[in-house]
Amino acid sequence: MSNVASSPSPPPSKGRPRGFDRDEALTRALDVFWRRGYEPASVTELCIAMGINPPSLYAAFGNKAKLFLEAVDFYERTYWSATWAGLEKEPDVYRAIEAFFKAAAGILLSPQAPCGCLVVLAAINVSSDSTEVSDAIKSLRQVSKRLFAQRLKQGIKDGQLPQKTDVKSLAATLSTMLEGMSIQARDGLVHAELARVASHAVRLLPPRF
Amino acid sequence: MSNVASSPSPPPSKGRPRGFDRDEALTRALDVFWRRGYEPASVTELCIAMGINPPSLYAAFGNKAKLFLEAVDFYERTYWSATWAGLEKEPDVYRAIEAFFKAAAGILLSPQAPCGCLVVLAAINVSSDSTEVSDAIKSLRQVSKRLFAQRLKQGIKDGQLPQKTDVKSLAATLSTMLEGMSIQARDGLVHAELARVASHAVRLLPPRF
DNA sequence: CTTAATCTGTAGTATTCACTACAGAACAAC
DNA sequence: GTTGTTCTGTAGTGAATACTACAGATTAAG
Repeated sequence: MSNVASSPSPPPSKGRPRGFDRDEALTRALDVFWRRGYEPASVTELCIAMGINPPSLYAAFGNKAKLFLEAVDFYERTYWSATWAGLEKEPDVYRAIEAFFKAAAGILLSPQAPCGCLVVLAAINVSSDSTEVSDAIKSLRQVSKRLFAQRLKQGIKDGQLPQKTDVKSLAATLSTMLEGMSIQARDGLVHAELARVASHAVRLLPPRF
Repeated sequence: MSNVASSPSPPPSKGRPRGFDRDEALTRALDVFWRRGYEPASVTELCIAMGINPPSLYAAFGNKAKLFLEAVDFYERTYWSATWAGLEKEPDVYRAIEAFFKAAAGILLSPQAPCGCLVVLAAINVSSDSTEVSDAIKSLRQVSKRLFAQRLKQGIKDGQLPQKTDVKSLAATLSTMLEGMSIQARDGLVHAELARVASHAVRLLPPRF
């Protein structure tokens, strides 16, 4: 589900042109999914937020699941990709992790929707006929773990972390912190509090040596 | 919602006696809620698991929400209360935290339902007419934070942690780890992996001094 | 213009949801 | 036995769900 056109796309269409901005509608949908979660966000509510009627939604996005997955893709690109890129750019692994978690606290309490991470929370507890969606989102969560692991390996290569560092479990631990922060965000922590929590994450790394 | 009779209760009833064991039915319901979450667990599915019909469920437990809250109460008493008590019993704060998280890994991957914590996950993403339930569960999550804070304060009093320890944010951080572990559990980590993650939690404490 | 193609609004579809009306069954008290 | 009370199974309630049939509207192409 990475085949996202992400139009400025002037589609050289033949029939009646679409009466709404597809991207703007997508961001409206994202807002609803973000605050409510995948299943509690009803198509009716989505349509109202998007300013369209069901047939337009289905014509443009296929169905609710595809709309959601596209919203998730949009979300990741808009909110997270720069932050993940920063993790690789900063040469010192300790500062990289520190900065990443600080930025994460900001995203999770983004004024747009201060409700934690869409990927972590929105597809938890879905009914059995939405397993496709929850599986897709689960695999996105695995990506974070891989990215952490990759950065830690680089830290070892750079001589900043001990050779014997257990990369796999440490990466899983950092993911655990990141995902836990989503629940804290949803439970109403204010930014200063969540930022202080985030500042503890770097202590999970082996002490500087 | 702590008014739980927790019967061996021989009710000195007048009319037709109940045809099923209330506590056993409750544990069956717990299983369903634990695996599926509050809203995806349909009353139909609950009834099948409990071996009863809807009128019996409603007569015995009131409604779905009350059944869930009672199941949560039962869950906490059965799976967590001893572990939280252990946190206070162990005199060394480092060992206490270490043992707590190790035990937590076991509970979150309990063979009964290796799906993370009911309190953390089951009432995430509920529709707007179940806010009562999700608010009740949210307040249960706050209890963990308070218990961690209490234990850390004791550690300061015992001279094991620095006076200047930021108890509030450190307790929030430990909660964050604990809650994140639920998502890891649901994402399929095996026990050895989750236990290794858990073993990192103690590093969040200030280094021994 | 006509024709073909696409989109839009109205008004539905069938299905599932939590929950319950009702009548009969099973008990205690009398 | 009768009466009163509580539970149980059948069979349903109205409401909400995701999704769509269809006809009219709006465009490009010929």
